[in-house]
Amino acid sequence: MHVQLCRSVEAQPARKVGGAGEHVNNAAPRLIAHLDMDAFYASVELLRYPDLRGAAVVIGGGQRYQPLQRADGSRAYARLRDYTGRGVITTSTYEARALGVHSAMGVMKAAKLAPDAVLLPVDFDQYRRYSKLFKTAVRAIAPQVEDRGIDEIYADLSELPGVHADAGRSVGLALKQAVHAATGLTCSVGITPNKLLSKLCSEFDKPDGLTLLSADQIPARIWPLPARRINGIGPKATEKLAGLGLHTIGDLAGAAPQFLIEKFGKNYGAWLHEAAHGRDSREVVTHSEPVSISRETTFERDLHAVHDRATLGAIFTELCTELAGDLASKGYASKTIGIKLRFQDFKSVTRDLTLPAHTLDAAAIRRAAGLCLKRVDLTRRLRLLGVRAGALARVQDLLAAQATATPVPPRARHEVREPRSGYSLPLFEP
DNA sequence: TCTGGGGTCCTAGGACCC
DNA sequence: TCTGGGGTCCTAGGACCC
Repeated sequence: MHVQLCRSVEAQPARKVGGAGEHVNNAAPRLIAHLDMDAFYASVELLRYPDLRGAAVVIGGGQRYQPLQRADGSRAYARLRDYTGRGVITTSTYEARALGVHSAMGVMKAAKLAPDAVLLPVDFDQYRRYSKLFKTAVRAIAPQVEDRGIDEIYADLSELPGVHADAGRSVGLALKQAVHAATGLTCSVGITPNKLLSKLCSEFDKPDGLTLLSADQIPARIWPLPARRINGIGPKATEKLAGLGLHTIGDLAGAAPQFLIEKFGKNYGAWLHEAAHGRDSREVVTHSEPVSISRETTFERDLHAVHDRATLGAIFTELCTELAGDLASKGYASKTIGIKLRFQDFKSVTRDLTLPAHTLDAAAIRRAAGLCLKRVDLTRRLRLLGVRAGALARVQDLLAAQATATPVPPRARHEVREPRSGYSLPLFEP
């Protein structure tokens, strides 16, 4: 097995205080909040379908199965047993979870456990709206916010006035109140000296929880937990740890660092040791640029490159068109186009190709992706096709560089290696 | 009737440059 | 001609997360 996940294990950095790059080693520990919305998608749906409150409800399975509005004002909902297809569950209410139905489970499998549970289609536009609402509410109180997806964030509370007086409790309560006022939804919050511990603690008292924890409580409250609960220890690492007799975070904390490094590699092994002791010096990152943008789709039935050539080709082109649209709407151009294929047996392969210049043109993306596809053996049936744009640059920056004739040094090697059929590059010729 | 879609980060080997 | 180390880029795969 191969587990190599790097985590920063550097010494605690000096904390930035004030502006002008002034660094001060503060005696007071940081106070970091992790805020996690409770059953987010399901809770958003309950706001518009309040008659479902208290019922086992799952969200997932694509766009079919919209609720039917009857003339008398009542609604008819699809049940899990009505579903056919390859969808998975994205969220379920706590009532559905009690029946064993969880995120990432196939809807068909969930239907066996809870055939009468209500099935609602996903509505990402709506979830994004509520996501903005709760994040705006949090930023009004604690401006140093790191986005961690649609339903959770970290916030650095360290510099907020008075926050250290009660270890963050009053700020935590204020955050929860503000989120509820803005959205009508509850969230769970963990407040501790770092992101790792806060992420663990936000789970402690779900839903609608608030958990504070200081470093001296780690042995009593963190060490009894399964190692799997640490963000960054997934199924593979959990299995390998279990094989070594390490099950809880405490087991991991008791293992010699040298032993973990031997078994898991230098980076991941050292990180496991640090994490088990509740040490984490990662900063709250308030701004980041995307690394890649992609589109992928799983077919309703597995397709064959020859037999279903026309269907596959149309889907391929559509994915490229959608990807080009995403790049344009977000203002990025890509220099590395890649594809992803998943076969009948669920094994995946990727291929990618670096272009001589950035592009966001659908036809250029389609051509590059087509060249990637030629490098794959297509005898097995496919269940998924995806297209990815990496090596992103902001269109604005590229245009500015072009206008000022900033030398964008093209490395000679690329030119030597560029014999193949010409990509037309509508934009950003170097 | 297994297993979505959109991401990040890490590793590792080979090419190529200095 | 041989030896070689460091650094970066490109590509492929995989673990993990929301």
